[in-house]
Amino acid sequence: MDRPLPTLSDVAQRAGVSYATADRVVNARGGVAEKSASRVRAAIEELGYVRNLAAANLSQQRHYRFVAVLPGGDNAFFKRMCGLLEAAADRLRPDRVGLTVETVEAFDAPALCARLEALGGDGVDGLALVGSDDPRVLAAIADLRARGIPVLTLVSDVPGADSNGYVGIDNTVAGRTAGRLIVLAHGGQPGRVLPVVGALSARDHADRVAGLRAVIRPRIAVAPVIEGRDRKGRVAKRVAAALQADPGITAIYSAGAGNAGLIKVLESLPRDRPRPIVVLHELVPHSRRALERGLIDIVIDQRPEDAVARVVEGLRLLADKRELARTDPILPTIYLADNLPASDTSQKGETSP
Amino acid sequence: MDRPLPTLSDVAQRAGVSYATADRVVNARGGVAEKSASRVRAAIEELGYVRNLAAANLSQQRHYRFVAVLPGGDNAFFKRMCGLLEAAADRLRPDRVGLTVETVEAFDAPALCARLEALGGDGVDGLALVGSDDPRVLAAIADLRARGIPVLTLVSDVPGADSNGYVGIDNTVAGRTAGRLIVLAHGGQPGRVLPVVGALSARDHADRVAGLRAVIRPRIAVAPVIEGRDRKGRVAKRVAAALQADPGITAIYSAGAGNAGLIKVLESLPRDRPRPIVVLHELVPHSRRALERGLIDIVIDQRPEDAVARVVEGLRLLADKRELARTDPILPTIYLADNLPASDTSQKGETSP
DNA sequence: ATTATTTTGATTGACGTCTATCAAAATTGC
DNA sequence: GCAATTTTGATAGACGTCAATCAAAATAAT
Repeated sequence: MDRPLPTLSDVAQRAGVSYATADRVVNARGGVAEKSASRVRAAIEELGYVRNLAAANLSQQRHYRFVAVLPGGDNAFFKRMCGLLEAAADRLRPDRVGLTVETVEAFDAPALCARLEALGGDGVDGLALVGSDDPRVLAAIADLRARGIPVLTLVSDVPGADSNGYVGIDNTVAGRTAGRLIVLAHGGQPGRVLPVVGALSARDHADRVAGLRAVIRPRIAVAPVIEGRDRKGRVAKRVAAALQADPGITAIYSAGAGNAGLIKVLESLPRDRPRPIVVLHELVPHSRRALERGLIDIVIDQRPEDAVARVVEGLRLLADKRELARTDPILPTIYLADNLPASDTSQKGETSP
Repeated sequence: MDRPLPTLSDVAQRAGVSYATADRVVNARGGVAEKSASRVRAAIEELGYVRNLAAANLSQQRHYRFVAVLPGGDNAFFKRMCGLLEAAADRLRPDRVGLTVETVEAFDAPALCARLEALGGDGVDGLALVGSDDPRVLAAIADLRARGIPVLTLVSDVPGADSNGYVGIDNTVAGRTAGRLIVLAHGGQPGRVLPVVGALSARDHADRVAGLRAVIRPRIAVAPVIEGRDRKGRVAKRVAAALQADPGITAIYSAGAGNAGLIKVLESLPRDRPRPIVVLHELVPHSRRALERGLIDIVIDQRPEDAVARVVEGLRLLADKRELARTDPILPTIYLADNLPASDTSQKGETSP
C-alpha cells in the first residue's frame, strides 16, 4: 500500500507509447494521433497519475514574486496585517515564493499609483493592494491587469475595478451582524443607536451603516451619523457631545477607526448608570483592552489571518493561471470578553532568528 | 531584482569550499573543520540561501501518508468534516501528500483501537483522530507515539494522552461565549437557561456547560441539565417536557448534537408569545435553516475548515520533525441570521471529475 | 620522516518533469 | 510506388538537492 506514485514514464509504459508521446499529451504540445492520445488519457486515469509539482517547478525554475501594498501610518489593524504578511513570507521562502510587503502613505492615491506602475514594469507575478475608490487607482489596476498581472483587492473592495478578486469581509453583512447583536442586546426594549464612521464617503463604512439600518428596525432608532475621520481626537469630541445631547442613546456602533477616542469617552461615563452597548470593528490592542475592561461589548474582527492565507493562496493560483478556489467573502468573527484569543505577543518587525 | 535565488553551489563558491563540504555542513554529516563550517554558515547568511524544498523532496522521493479517523454515523457535523478533509486531500495530491479519511462507528472504542493499531503497523506518517476519554484509546495513542508516529487529536481533546497536539476549540470558552451572549440577549432582565447536552460524562459537553455557568450569574439561573444522548427523539421529548414544566425558561443552550429534535420542539411553540433565546453548536443544514427561519438565535460553529487546515499543516510539520506553528485553540465563530456564509452546496462524497 | 587520521575536493547517479532535437516509422496524397 | 507529411521513439541536458564514493590534500601522532 506504500508503493511509490506513478510517474509519467509509468503512464507511457501502460499506454504502450514512448515517454515523449505521453509528454506531448499531458503538455498539449500537439502532433499526437487521437488514438494514442486517448490511450494515454486512459492510462492516466487507470494509474491515477498526478504530475509531481515539485519536479515540475524544479525543472522550470519556477518562482513567484508577489507584492502586497498596504497603507502606512499608525493604523493598528494594518500594522497587524503587515506582520502577518511578513510571517507568511518567511514560511513561503522554502517553496520559492517571494512575498514583499510595502506601505504607501494612507489615502495618497498618486503615490500608490506611482508605486503600482513601477511594480508593473518590474516583473511581479501578482499583487494585492488595499483598494480605494479613486479613479486613478482604478486606472492603475486596469493597467496592471492589461499587462497580465493578477491583482487582488484587500480589505476594502474597489467596485469598478476588474481585479481578479476581493479578499475581505462583506461590509454590509458586517453591519447587519452588528445590528442584529444590538437588537439582541436590547432584549425587545426600544432604544437608539449612534453610528460612528470615518467618513460616509468611504465605501466600507457606508456599507456597514447601511447594513445596520436594514436590521435594527422597527424598535430601535438610528441617531445622526457621526463622521470622525478616523482620528481619535475628533471622534472623542463628537461622541461626547452626542451622548450629552441625547441621553436616550442605548448603543454605539463604530464602523471605522479612531476608536481610541471613543474608548476614552466610555471611560469617563459613570459606572453606576446604564451604559450603552458598544460594538466596534477590529481586534487590536486597545479594543482588546477595552473589551477586557468591560468598556465595550462586542468587537467584529475581519480576521486578517484568513485574509493573508487567502491572498497567498489566491496569488499562487492566479499565477498558475488556475481558478480562484474561494471567492466568497471572509466571515468576520465576533469577539466578546469571553472568547478572546490568547494574547498575541508577536508584533510587526519580528523575524525568525 | 529578479535574479534567481542562490543555490548551495553558490554558497560553496562564496565560502571558497567545494559543494561537498557545503553539503556536509547543511546536512550535518560531520567531518568538517570548524573553520570551514563557519565560513559556509557565513556565506549562507550573506547570500540568504534557503534550501529548495521542491528539489529536496524530489531527490528523496519524499511523500507523506496521513490518515484521519472520524466517527461514522449520520452526524451532520462529522459528515461536513469528512467532506472538507476529502477536498483537502484532492488539493494535496500534486504535492505528494496522501490524506486518507476513514470512519469508525461512533463511541466504539475497541473498533477505533483496532484500527489505530493496524494503521500503526502500516507505515503512516501521521494521523489525526477524534478523541474519546476511553483508557483503551489513550493506550492506543501512546502506542502510536511510541512508534514515532505523530498524532493529533481533533475536535474533542483527549486530556491524558500525550498526543502531539489538539486541533479544535476551547470548549470552556465556547460555553462562556454562549453564556455571555445569553446575558446580552436578556438586556439586564432576569431569566433562566435550560442547558441541553449529549451526556455530562462527555468532556466537551461538560466543559461547555461549566463555561456557561461561570458567566451567566448573577441575574440568570440555570435549570437542571437535560441529557439527550445526542438523539433527536430523546432531546425533543425532554426539552418539551422541561418547557412545559417550567414556563420561566428564557433561554436554551444546547451544547451537544441531536438538535433536530430541539428544533422540532421550537417549531411547535406559539409564535405570538415571547420565545426563549436559543444558542446551539455547529452550523449544519438543519441548524442553518432554523437560524434563517428565526427558530433559533445563535449558532456557535467550531470552523471545521480551520480545523482541517490546521490538521494538514500540523501533520506536515510533525512529519518533518518541525515544531507545530499554531497550538492555540481554534476560535469558534458566532453565526446569526445575518452573517450566514453563502450556502455551501458541496457535500460529502463529491470528487473532482 | 613515516604513518595514521582528519578534512577536503571532485564526481556520479538518482529523483520526475520540461524542453528540445533528430532519426525512424507510419500514414497520407498523388 | 514514390514523395510529402504526420506521428512516434529515443535520447539528452537542465533544474537543485541528496547520498554516496574515492582519491587527494592537509594535519596530527609516532
